[in-house]
Amino acid sequence: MNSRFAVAVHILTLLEQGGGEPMTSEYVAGSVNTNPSLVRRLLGSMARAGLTTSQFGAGGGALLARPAEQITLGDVYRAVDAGDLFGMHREGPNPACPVGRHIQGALETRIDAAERALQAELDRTTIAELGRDVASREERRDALQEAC
Amino acid sequence: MNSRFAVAVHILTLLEQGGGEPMTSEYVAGSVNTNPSLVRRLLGSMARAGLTTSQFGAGGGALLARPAEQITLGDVYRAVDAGDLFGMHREGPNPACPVGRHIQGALETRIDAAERALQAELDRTTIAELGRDVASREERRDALQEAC
DNA sequence: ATAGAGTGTGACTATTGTAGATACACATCT
DNA sequence: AGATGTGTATCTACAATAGTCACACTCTAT
Repeated sequence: MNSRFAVAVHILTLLEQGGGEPMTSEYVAGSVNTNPSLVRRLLGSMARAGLTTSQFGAGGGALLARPAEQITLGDVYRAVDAGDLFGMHREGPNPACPVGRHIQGALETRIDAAERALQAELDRTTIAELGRDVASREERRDALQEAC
Repeated sequence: MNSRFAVAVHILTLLEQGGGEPMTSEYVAGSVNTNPSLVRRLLGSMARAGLTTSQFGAGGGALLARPAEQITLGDVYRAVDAGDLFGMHREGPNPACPVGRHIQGALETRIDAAERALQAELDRTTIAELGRDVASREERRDALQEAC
């Protein structure tokens, strides 16, 4: 169970909600509840994938590299998690057995298809939508608190 | 990267290819190239999910609990791996931040949808198909070897 | 120009998840 | 009764992940 995807999405949503201002890794780490170094590492992966950019120096920080409408959860998955879905035999199967010889090749096709299906579903949601979702949950919460 | 899914599918394919004879965990472990204890653990999960049964005692071993045509890769996934797709924040996000408060709820919906898409794709392949695939790869290999 | 702020990255540690190994009570067949 | 094999618990080894610290480097602001 790795949390890179969840944290990466959290970071992007935060950047989106923050307007266009550069956001420091320390500030982001405060919201995610982790340490700035991990945030910077994830931002590094996402920058390489073209999702974010960073400004060096004083007043610097991270920014979305393109509009939140054009960043999907699939993009995030591909940036930080791709290919880790299923592991194969740690030691490799026994090549003396017909099943052992071919099972991995046969499985790979199906796993690839499954991974594509997963990504296609993730591509249906953008960071912008997620931001709206988070914001509307906050509104509902506010309304509820006022009412009580 | 855990290999439970790959190993579990390997086991079932082996059972399918083996005809209807009970197969010992030691024999299976030989093909998978692991130890009998791990095989028995996975068989335990699959038995609880209704995919396999085991016969105790001498001459005993594991069997498919229903025809290989009626066991999908999705069934296997649900039996041994379900829910492990994405981890959430290890320490939980900061509840003092609006994004931190709601990101997990918002994400959960999408992750569930992605997991359903993954399972739906996996459900498109049965152990019987995979067995045929493995067998035909073996035939091609034999033909190639004869030709050379 | 230079001090301060902040990134990117490497190295190390702690924690957790996974697999390998062993042991043993129990069920079943012969 | 004895042999065979399952199911499960426990322990160890190993691998992956996250947390922590450190530091060179870049940029901004003054």
